[in-house]
Amino acid sequence: MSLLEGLNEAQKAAVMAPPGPVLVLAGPGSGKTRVLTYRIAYLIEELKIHPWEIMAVTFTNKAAREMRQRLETLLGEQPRGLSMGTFHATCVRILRRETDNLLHYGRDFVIFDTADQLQVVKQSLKDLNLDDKKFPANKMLHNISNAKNELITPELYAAGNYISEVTRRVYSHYQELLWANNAMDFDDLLMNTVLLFEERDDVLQKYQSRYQYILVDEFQDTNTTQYTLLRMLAAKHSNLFVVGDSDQSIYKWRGADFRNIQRFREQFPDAQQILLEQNYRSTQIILDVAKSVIKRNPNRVHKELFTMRTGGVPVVIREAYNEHEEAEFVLDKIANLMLEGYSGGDMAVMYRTNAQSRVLEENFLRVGLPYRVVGATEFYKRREVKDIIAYLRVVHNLADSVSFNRVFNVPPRGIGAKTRENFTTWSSAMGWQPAEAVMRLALDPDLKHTFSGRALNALSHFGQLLDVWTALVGKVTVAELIDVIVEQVGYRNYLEDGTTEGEERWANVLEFRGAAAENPELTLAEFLEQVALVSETDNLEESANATTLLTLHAAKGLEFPIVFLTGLEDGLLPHSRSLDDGEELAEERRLLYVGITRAMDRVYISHAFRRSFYGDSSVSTPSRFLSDIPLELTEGNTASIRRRNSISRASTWSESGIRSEGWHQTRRRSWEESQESQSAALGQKPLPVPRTELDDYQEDPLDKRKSGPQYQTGQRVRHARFGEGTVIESKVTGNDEEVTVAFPGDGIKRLAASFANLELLD
DNA sequence: GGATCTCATGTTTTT
DNA sequence: CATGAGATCC
Repeated sequence: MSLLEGLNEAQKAAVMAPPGPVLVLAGPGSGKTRVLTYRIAYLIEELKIHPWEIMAVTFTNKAAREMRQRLETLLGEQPRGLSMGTFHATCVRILRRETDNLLHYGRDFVIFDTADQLQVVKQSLKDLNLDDKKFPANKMLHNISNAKNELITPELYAAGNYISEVTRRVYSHYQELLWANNAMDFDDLLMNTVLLFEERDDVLQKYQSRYQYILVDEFQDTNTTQYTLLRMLAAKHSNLFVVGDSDQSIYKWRGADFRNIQRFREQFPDAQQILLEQNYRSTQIILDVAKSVIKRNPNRVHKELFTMRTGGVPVVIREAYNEHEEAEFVLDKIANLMLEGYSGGDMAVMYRTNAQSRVLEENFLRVGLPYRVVGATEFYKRREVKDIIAYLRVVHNLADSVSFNRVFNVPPRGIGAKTRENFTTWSSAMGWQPAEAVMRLALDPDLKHTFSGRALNALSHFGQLLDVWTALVGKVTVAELIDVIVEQVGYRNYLEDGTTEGEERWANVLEFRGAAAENPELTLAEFLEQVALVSETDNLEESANATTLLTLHAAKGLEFPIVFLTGLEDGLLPHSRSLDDGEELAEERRLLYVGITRAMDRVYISHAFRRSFYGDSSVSTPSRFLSDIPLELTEGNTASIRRRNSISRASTWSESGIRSEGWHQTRRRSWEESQESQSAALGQKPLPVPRTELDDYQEDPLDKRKSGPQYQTGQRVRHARFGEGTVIESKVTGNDEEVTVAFPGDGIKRLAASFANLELLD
């Protein structure tokens, strides 16, 4: 059959697996998306399954869209009625269809994002008279979210101690507030679907019968709720086809549990298991490096990854003095790679935390190379965009008090804290939602209330506006509605304060309006749903010239010819918050594994000797993961050239203390090792990819002083801490120089030149 | 009621 | 350092 051409044996086995549960363990770059799409095509074409009897679930809209596109290419047309989308989108579709069967929700419930959720938690704390210092809202929210991911309702929430008892109460009230707002949070979309299925067997059966075949991508990232959902839906036909790789599970902190793979095996003991071990992406060296890192994780299911791309360029490991020099190194390499024929779009720079992108961006700007940052501050989360969304939400759903409160006095319309408080008391006494109350105030002159003067004016004006807007729904497009709102509240004037920031904010509003104008056929409800469930990351268009900057998390599922992995330091990768927890450490390791395996041709790893955190800079230790990479697979100076430069501008003994000695040792070791690795790599292996400029990084002028003491007796020097002093003695010791300096204020100090950061005063 | 300041906070974030 | 929320001042 032509459909199967070009697939390897394992892929074919997966695509053509007979009905029943199937578990595909797919290594990085092994063509799992391909298998999923071919499988769907196979079901439709060969087994004559109707598209609407198939449900495919992904984790991102992007993955869903990609799969759709590939499917269309395969089948020649878009299969009609196929359910393909993220877990959340799939659940929303079900919930919308079943609103009549939902206990606490009416039609047109809205979806609250994290910021909205936080407001609700705060409200909940306030209503319960709880101190938000003792019970921080974000921690509470985190606990609530975790519970929902575990399918734990407030009633089931274990209240073993005081704090969990409080959490249970906050959770319970939080949930009531959501009901009152006719809103669900992201987790609710999943959990409420499961709850609905649990409560209503007839509803469950309907979907069970309909979805005869269920396929799941990134199965290792499912949480308990998602897993339960899948099991319920698949209970009738048992045609559950899941694809995953526990080595790429990097969302444990979000409730994802790769042990669902094990659970799947136990609960479907007759499941067919297929391993996809051939990697079509990376060179052998890159794959070997990745394997050397991941194999240290305990309790893995071993996969024997292999590739036809034998050999390859050794992975370059480079130490920079600080994050600025690290960025220079990256930019330098990028420029060189471009001379070699790679384009900017072939490259990606990855990091553990978003904050690291800034220094990189600065250097891209300085050098003048194009780049794009994935994620960062999401468009839909920007204040000005959220404001407009809040207006739309209130218009759409008068019960949405969170959005109402957001825009109640934005832009300022003379409603202060006092009025706000009076109003809230009054409206709830009347039993009205705030939006409803403010409209009544505007429309009913006989209404009994206690407002007067300015406050009354402000309130009823807002009420009038809301009345006008709600009347427009359905009559004008969303973009036009936005125009009216923005115009009538004077939003532009409010934003434009003469600063560039104000300009940018206004530009964002226009961009948001543009997004609405793009799909004029969408109703307000549909538009809001799209905005809630689609992130801008999904719309990242490919750019041939711009280099991609992204977190390791955001990199999953992508591939690039060239990958830079930056900030390979203990405390960053692995992140400091994960150092004391074995499971979390294992996840950090997987994160690195994901990063390495994104690369097709070359990997550059960098770490800095000093790095600034929240303003002040401190000494870093190279990532512990680096020592797991076999030397013969690596290359780069890391030592001789950089060492002196790094050390000579570092801190004093007293400042870095014990740390510095440890660092010396690691450095010396890696220097010797890298010498070995260079000769090994150069001498023995013929490399298919031409190697150039592997070590072309510019030496710092300081590095030229390779022998003899830099400091002479009698020289005047300045030290950051001790001030000016006179050199008494200086001698070369090993790789370093020991300088004895007399400081008038602080006495005689013996300093390592490499750490002392001495400034010559001649 | 609104502007200004201070202070706490700060991993990752497919939805 | 950079941001945002809450407190304080005008």
